[in-house]
Amino acid sequence: MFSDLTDPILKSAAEMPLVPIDRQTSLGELAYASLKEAIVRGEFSAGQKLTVRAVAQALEVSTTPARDAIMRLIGEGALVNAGPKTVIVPPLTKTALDEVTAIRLVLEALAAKIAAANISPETIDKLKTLQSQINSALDAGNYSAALKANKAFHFLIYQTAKMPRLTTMIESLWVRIGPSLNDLYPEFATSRVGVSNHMEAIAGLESRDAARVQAAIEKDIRDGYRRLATRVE
Amino acid sequence: MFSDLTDPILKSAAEMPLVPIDRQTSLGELAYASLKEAIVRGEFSAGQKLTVRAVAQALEVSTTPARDAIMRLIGEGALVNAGPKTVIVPPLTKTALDEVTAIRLVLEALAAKIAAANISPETIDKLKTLQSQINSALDAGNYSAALKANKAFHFLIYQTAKMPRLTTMIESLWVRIGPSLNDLYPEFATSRVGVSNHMEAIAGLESRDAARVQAAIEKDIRDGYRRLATRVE
DNA sequence: ATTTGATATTTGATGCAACAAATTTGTTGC
DNA sequence: GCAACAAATTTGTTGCATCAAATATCAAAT
Repeated sequence: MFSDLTDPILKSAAEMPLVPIDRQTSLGELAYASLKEAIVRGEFSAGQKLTVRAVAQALEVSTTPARDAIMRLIGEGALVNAGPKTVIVPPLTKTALDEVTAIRLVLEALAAKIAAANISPETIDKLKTLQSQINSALDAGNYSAALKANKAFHFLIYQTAKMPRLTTMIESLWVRIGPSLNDLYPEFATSRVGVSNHMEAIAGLESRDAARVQAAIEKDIRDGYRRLATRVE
Repeated sequence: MFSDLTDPILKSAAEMPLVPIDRQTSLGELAYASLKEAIVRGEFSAGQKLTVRAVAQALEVSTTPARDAIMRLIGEGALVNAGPKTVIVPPLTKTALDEVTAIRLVLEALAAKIAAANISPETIDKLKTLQSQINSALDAGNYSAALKANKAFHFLIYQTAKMPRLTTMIESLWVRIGPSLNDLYPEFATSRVGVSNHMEAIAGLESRDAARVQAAIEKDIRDGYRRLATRVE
């Protein structure tokens, strides 16, 4: 015991089984997260103007972090510049919905396909838990909880693909439709069209059938599209 | 003559034959464009640290526009945060290249497919002009000109799809591999592997054969991938 | 009453100073 | 030499004042 105290426990810090903590707790980061959340929740009506000073005042920070957050959201398409000095939350036009859906189809299909090869039993358990959460949220009429669990369900699959850049890109697409999803209640709650697609996706993952998972996700996207399309234009 | 002076020349401004000018000439915008250009040209070695003040000084602006530019480029993945106070231009690892290529394949294939349905004879002429520019640039050994014309060729096709959000996403992927492309000279110049793919794409567009265009673009991406893959790791 | 023009207000952009955190450099002790 | 500690410097963040441009308000004229 203690036979060789000069021998270091670890040869370098890189060998420590720890993941670096990300200190992304700047006010700009918080403002970004907070504003994005509000947009996805549909707190702003489409076309509503956002000013730097108004956002700064609402978040109780100075103009700089507020401006950071707005510019960042413009960069990923969650907000748009509609004039020289006016940024608005973009209304979801039919054209935009068509384009976003076409991109979602290829991107989320890719993620789903690769996820099927990387799936673990633990992740499948979590997916089943999330699906039951969706069901009970719908039963309880808690629509926003159902939306949240639905998003968690999809992104748990996508994250399984271990393609972080892909996941980020998909996220930016969801932000653009997020606001409009809130208008779908209660139609979405009663129809429960997503449930069977999710069950099919889980079944495909369990049998590691990439094509089956991909088809289930694609159908889920198309079903959602049809509902959204009736609400725009 | 002058029979009815009370009649207005134009009923509304909307009837005037003018297109609105876009005033996107803020310093932040210019700094962003300039910095992105420099990154794609490979001016910075992979892993090189970028500081707000250094960029500000180089561009002869204050910290604010420089910070705007850096944050924006971080947002689209052209720069990455590698530590609490260090942003670097990310080295292209094999993993990153694999992921970006997989995404490019589905996204650019989608754009190419839709472009085939929207193509006009004028655009095909422009594509042929660009291809001849690529050839003569390669003949002259002007590699950076060849790269620039190659990019123009691809994006002229993608823009034909009339999906602006898709084009932006593809652009952000090109920025990530751009720096490494410069290391490929002169191998790329001598092999001229891209030429046949481009001719095939043009032929497919002329006959409006979406599958053929898509296949040509996919092959072009895969060929480029093989060359890049030998240089990373 | 509607339009035109001037005035006032709002707003994004920009620069800069102050601060805190992180890094680098220097120094001391062994 | 080298490890440990401390001082100095670098650096991102934040707030704010200022400016010019855009928008809104209002009055006068037709």
